[in-house]
Amino acid sequence: MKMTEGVEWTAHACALLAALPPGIGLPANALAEFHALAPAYMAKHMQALARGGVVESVRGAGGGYRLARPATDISLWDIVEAIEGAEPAFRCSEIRQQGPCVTPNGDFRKPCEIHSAFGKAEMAWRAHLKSVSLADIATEVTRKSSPQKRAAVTVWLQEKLA
Amino acid sequence: MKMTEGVEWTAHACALLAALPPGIGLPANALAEFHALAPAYMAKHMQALARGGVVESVRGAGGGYRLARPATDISLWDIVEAIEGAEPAFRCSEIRQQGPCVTPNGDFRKPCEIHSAFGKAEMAWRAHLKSVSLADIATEVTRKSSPQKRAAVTVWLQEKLA
DNA sequence: CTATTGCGGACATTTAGCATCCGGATTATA
DNA sequence: TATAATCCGGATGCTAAATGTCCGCAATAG
Repeated sequence: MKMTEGVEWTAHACALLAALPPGIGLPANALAEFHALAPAYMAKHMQALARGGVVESVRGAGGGYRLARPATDISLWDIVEAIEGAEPAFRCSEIRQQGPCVTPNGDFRKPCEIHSAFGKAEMAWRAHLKSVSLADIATEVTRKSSPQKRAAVTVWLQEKLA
Repeated sequence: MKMTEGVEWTAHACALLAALPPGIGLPANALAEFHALAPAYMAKHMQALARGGVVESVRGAGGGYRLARPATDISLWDIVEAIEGAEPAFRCSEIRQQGPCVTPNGDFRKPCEIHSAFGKAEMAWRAHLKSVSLADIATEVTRKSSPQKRAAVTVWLQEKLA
């Protein structure tokens, strides 16, 4: 049960985009640089976010990525879904239908209890992720950071957006 | 975000053990045979369950595995923890502490917002798994299975427990 | 003593994640 | 129109983890 690093990378990248004025974006290179991450790999992940409809891409010089919707309408689940897909972590392979005691006619119309318990647990997990928006994250991060930090970010952004 | 097959295998095995009279167990071979699973690999997983305190092992002829506690006191989470460990799926690598805008003095005493959001989601997931006991599973499985199925299981068990 | 069974380690195979690079397409700007 | 910046998708290689087997050792019932 491990989540890929891509989720962490893109979540932080999106939090940064959410702190920008609406409609403004940054190229993948800058997003990687901000957290000192491998640029080529970050670019791959951003492409996945774009395919998933979380961000919009703008090609060509001066282009980059920006949020596809207001930050209040993008949840952490949207990011997980774009990077890792919507497949449940628990994959039921219906082993109850195998073995020496299976009865020929269907006992399997009813769902597998174990499958459904894990399914419900995962729905609870997703529900919590859906309840947290990028706006929530960005607001808290800004609120908790020191004035020095905020100043450093502002300077860096001005250089990148110039 | 994938769970290992071992969790599915052992969850079904434990559900079978939970349906047995208290104190009665089965060898790993039988547990594998019941769901037509690879015996050697199932044995590995059962050893992990034993290390995790979910089942007790009895060595030697006539031995095998039995639940370490009443089925009402064993949750699906106990099984996940024994097989996959208690590490969170989301691993925060604190990338917020990297990059051109980090301020020298600690902005990091406060927890990472993204980390804590994923942490809470995962707690919700675990809480649901903790709320489902093997007794719950076993009861439902038995209740929903046909008389033919129940009869087949009884016959098979009598052979294995002889 | 022997057959059965669990235990742990070594090992091989397969799959998934991590990471890079390249050629092609798009677009702003000089 | 030429150039540089940028995204896109595919190909590729490396590493780590999951999957699966096997063996020798220890314990135990008969």
